[in-house]
Amino acid sequence: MNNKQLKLADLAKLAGVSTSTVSRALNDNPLIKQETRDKLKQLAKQHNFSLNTAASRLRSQKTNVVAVIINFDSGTEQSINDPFLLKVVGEINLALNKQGLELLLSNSFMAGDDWANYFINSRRADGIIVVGQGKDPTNIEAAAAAGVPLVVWGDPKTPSNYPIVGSDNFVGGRLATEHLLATGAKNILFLGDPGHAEIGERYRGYLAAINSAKAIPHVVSIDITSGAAYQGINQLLVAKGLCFDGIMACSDMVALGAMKALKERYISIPNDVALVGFDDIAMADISHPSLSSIKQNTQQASVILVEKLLAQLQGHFAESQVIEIELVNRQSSKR
Amino acid sequence: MNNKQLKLADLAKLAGVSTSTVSRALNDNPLIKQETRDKLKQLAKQHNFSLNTAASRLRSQKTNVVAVIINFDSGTEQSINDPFLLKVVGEINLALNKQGLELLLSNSFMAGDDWANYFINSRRADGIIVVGQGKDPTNIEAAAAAGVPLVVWGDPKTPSNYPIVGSDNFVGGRLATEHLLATGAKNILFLGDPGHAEIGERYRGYLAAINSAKAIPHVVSIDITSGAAYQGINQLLVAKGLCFDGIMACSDMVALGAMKALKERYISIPNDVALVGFDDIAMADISHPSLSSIKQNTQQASVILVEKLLAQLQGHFAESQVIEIELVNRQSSKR
DNA sequence: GAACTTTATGCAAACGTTTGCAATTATTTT
DNA sequence: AAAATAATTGCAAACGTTTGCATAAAGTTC
Repeated sequence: MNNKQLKLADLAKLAGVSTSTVSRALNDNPLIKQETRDKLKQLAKQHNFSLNTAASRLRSQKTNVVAVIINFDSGTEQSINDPFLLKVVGEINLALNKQGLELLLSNSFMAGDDWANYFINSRRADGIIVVGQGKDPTNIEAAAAAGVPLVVWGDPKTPSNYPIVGSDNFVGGRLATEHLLATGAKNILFLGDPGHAEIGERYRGYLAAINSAKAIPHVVSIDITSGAAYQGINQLLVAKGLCFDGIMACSDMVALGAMKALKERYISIPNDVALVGFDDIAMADISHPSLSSIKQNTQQASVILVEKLLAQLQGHFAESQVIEIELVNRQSSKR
Repeated sequence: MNNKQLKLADLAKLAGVSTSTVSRALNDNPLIKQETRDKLKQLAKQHNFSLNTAASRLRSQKTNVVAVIINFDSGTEQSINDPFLLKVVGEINLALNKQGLELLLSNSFMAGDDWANYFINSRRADGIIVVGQGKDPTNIEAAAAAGVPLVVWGDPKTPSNYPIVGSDNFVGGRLATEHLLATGAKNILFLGDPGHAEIGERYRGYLAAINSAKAIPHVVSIDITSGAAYQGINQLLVAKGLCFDGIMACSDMVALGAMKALKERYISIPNDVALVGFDDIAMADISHPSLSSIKQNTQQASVILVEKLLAQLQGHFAESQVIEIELVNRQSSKR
């Protein structure tokens, strides 16, 4: 360990210039001669110097930090373990890093209800990315109303005064259902809770497809977990027997839970029941039969989320944006 | 939005006391009379006050932030999408929050090689939690040598001058293998790369069990991904046919990849091949057949990781610690 | 070569907390 | 009742940057 932590003033003394010059040089300020800049940067590297971000943030009123809030509904069992949400967080992390921003990971437990206060007024972060709309938009709306730079991963069609980036859930739901219909399924279950914004859109897409095929809709409303799906399908089978021949699941985890329940009863997938999920997580490809799914382009979405946040940080306005979505056709719906 | 962001001085003026008193009151300093403390806290809440963390950190030389580094090997495809690692991160987040600490999520891309410098000297964080040892401990050792408060999730038996918390991988490997032997398997494959610290221990546990049963070890060394496992097993089957009747996989994702390859060829699990994974991720329970697995108690581990980091922050020494591990017996190895 | 513009650097004042020490007031001891 | 002690609070100096403004040096124009 170094005897003493170097500060800007020390570096300045070493170089025989003022602290202002060093500060500007390290920030690549064009006021400083290129030659001087290079020299000072090299000196900094050589002496293993690193800026005190606390001081820098205090003075410049900027943190270069973005808070990412994983927004669970309190009523649900969907948790920090949800692979899809975590995948999104991972990709947001990458997208932020590429812009030189850092990621403060948070959740409702830590942040409380007043996000503007907790993150922005306290200078913990410059902006917020919310992953998941949840059922209750109160916190998000309050933060947006307080003028916080904010973007949300969710359903972009939800009317809002803040930008929402997300997949075209309606089209996704319709695509999946049309695909199931095309395989010959007549009685297609929607498996998921339409009360949730994104899932609601998927449900409406499902309804649209069902209606135009003059089929009969049927919803099994469950929590967004594989366990709930497993139980839900099991109970349905016990109560009414095999009364369906297709399932449109609101997520892959839910689909996989349903798949397990079916397989345990030796109901063939896709022959007896065709199945389509949503999200296209890694497991969709690895499950057996592999799971057809609506693929969300989370990587592209993450980049756009960060762009829109950046735009707001620079005082511009940003609109919601729909990300293209596509059906990945695998074994679970092939017949 | 408020007209102006309140600061400590404003609050002090409002209350008719000095800033020192307000500062101490909000930090629950016993120097301040309880009555005054309560009054000031209420006033702060009422006015929606929140401390400027930048200023606070600058002055107090403490951030209350912990950097979490997901430590991938550059050579591997194991990614931010790995559900197990993300689960660990999620639980570390919870454990940190319970101690009032925040989580700065990072990766090698952002942090570079000199972690001490990037995180600690720059006052971005007070300490570091590294998730995953990786194959190359250079960065970790350098940081530890620089005196950085640091804990690692990994293989606790690895000799180190920093605390490593993790499961008893040797016992886990042995348990899994003994279990497979007990089901009657004779030719048990180890599926995974023993060059990786934790997996190496699992491999040695496997070897111990194999040797004491006088069976013959056989390793299929692959990258830690389900895709690699799928390909690896496929290739082996093509090249040599079904030359094994048990697989000890180094992770659940790997096991699930192998499972898919087997199922595609109508090789019965567990009858033809018994299978045990490692990690006990959510999918283990949902796959069909459900996957026997060695369960790592990530929640307990996360709490301990945070405790040990806290201890170091308070200047104490912390040792590596082994977390109990247990076999979860499911269908994939039942016969 | 004087007057002006351009380029490069330095001075010093913030940014908003925390904290050692001093000062004041209340309580106890002699 | 004076002296000593304990309980509260305030003063003012940090913490290490960034940045508006002033200044100095160099280059340009007439």
